[in-house]
Amino acid sequence: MTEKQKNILEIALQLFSKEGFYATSTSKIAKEAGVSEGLIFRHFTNKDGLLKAILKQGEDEMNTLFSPLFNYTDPAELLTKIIEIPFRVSANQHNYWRLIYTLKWQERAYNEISIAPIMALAKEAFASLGYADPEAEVAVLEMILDGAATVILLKNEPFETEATLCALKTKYKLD
Amino acid sequence: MTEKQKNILEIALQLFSKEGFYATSTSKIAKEAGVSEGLIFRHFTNKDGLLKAILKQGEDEMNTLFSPLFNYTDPAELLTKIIEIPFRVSANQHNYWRLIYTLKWQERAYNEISIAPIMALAKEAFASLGYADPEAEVAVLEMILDGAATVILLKNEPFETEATLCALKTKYKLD
Amino acid sequence: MTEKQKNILEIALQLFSKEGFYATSTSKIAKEAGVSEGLIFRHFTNKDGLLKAILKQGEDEMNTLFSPLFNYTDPAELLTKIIEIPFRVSANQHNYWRLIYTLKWQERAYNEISIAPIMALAKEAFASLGYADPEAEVAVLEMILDGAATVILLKNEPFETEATLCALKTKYKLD
Amino acid sequence: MTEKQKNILEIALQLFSKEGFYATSTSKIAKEAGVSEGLIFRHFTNKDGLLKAILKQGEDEMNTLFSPLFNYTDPAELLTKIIEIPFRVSANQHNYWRLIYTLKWQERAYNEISIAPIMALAKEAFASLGYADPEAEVAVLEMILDGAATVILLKNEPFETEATLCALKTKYKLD
DNA sequence: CATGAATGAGCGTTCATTCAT
DNA sequence: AATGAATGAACGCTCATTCAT
Repeated sequence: MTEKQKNILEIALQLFSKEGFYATSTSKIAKEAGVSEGLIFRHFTNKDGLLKAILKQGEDEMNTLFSPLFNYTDPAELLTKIIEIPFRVSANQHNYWRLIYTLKWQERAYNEISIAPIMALAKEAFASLGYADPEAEVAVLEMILDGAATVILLKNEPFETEATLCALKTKYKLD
Repeated sequence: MTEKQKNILEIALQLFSKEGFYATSTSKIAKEAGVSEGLIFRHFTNKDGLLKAILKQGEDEMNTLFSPLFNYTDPAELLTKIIEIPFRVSANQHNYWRLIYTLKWQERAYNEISIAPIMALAKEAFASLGYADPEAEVAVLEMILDGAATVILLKNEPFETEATLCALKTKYKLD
Repeated sequence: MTEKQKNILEIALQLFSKEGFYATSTSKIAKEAGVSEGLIFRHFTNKDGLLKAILKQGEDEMNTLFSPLFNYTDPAELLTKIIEIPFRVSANQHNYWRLIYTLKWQERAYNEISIAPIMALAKEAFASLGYADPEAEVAVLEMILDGAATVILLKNEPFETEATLCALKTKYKLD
Repeated sequence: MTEKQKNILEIALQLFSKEGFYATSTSKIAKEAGVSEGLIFRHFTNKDGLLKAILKQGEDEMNTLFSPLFNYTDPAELLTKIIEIPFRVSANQHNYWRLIYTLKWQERAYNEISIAPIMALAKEAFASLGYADPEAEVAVLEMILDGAATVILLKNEPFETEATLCALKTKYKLD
């Protein structure tokens, strides 16, 4: 991957996540990335190919980020780590997450990074902690993760991460 | 507002929320609404004006929907009602909500319906219920509302509304 | 059909026949026809639609031109008229014919104006005039028609129509 | 001329004649010829230069093919040979001929292989055979050659070469 | 109020061509 | 001699917008 290719990918992620896939023209990407428009198509075939390349890259990063979750044996610790996910996403992955959610809301078909295996883990954890309806708990947990992502990624003002996280953990008796 | 104007608004909301603002052409709106393309511009100036009119209409509906919340005196009852909001949104308002969230993620400038007054109520309620950090509780509540909206509006499979809501209320000792 | 539509059709026929379908850009057609490029697509859907409209128009003209051939009873007279076809095509139909041949050589799929029924007539005429192999005669006749069209439509210098036609008729003892 | 140069020329002729000059991209030629795109431009300057090289090559082949015609002394024999030209063109020269005719119809400027000297021979032959208007006979002959080329190069169905040729020769009393 | 012909800027994409290596 | 990354102009086409009627 040449320097210019990386540049295109980075700028495109930035723009797609900020202004949306449709609202971002390939000409704008090219201009901001300092390359000719043709180069985008030479490297990524078409605009959709560019999107796919971006998603692939982000997915890979996510997978390495999530893989440690499969090693926890203590259910409380596991749940803590899961709840912390959106709060601990590093700033330079925010663009990728924003893009994912933008696409989700635009109902564009894309391979959603599967959070399902992690939710399966969570369900077991809820069960072993004696929750009455682990299925419903998983639904609530997914909501909280989506909601946290929404608030964290869209909030303009700085955000009281730790206090919020603390209030959240209390609800699961994890503090 | 003439019949045709109402028709345009309804069809446009439908299309914007289903296919996205950018992906919906004014010509398609005109065709499906059974009016000439020019009429859209006579009534709403431009495509953005059409969007604004839709948002205004939806905001008004939301305000009438939310106004009863200001009458509750029992804090637990109030919180219950707030939490129930996204779960009780009627199906014919889903399009409006979907549109709002899509625009939100695209960081399009628009007058967001202000949920702030309701959150102010919630803060008082948390305080009077003896929560340690009402500010943080409000942040968590907003997350839950956003998360619930996300899951409810985007879920493809049918959704266990009551079980989820029940699990949620338990966390606030509201059942 | 508005004035502008006719104009587009006429200019496009001119350019397609002179420079070829591929080599003629829609922007050039628009410029020379004095209309906006968008108008071409509004009226004819796409570049292929424009071509089809042109071919349809020409085909209709050809059909009215050819229909009298079906009324001749004298075989010699019929053959004379058939041979004369390319020599008598009026100058303002030359563009259409040139286009047809250009497309033929580019192997673009299009509904070729069917000369088959006329060749069927010719075959009978050859038979009734006692030709040994009417099938082969029809093949030769088609060649001559194609060849005449080629020479007439592509020759730059003025062309001795009558003398050539006379020499041709002699070969069929039609003078 | 290196192996790669020859390869480029051969592939380009194939593609130009099959899909047309405009519809054939230099990148496709490069890919199918197994060379880099840059090499085409190093050797032939530009796409037109490539076309010119192809035409030059074909012209040379044609000249060596036609040169024996200048040795016939018997006018009837000469005419026979001329008429037979398009019928006897070997299949591996069809691509070149098809290309020539396609370009002709697109009125692209190129050095047409001059058939004039051969027609001059034919004129003398017609004169010495006592034809009334040798000039007109030459015109008819050119038509027949063009027509034969058209039919032979464009016909999809198999073609009754010998029967057609026989019917043709009869018209000139050459059988 | 309403139409629909017309516009023109911008889109995603292709492709002949250049040039550093 | 040969490569392949890179360019930029042009292409077919879409669409928000204007305007005469």
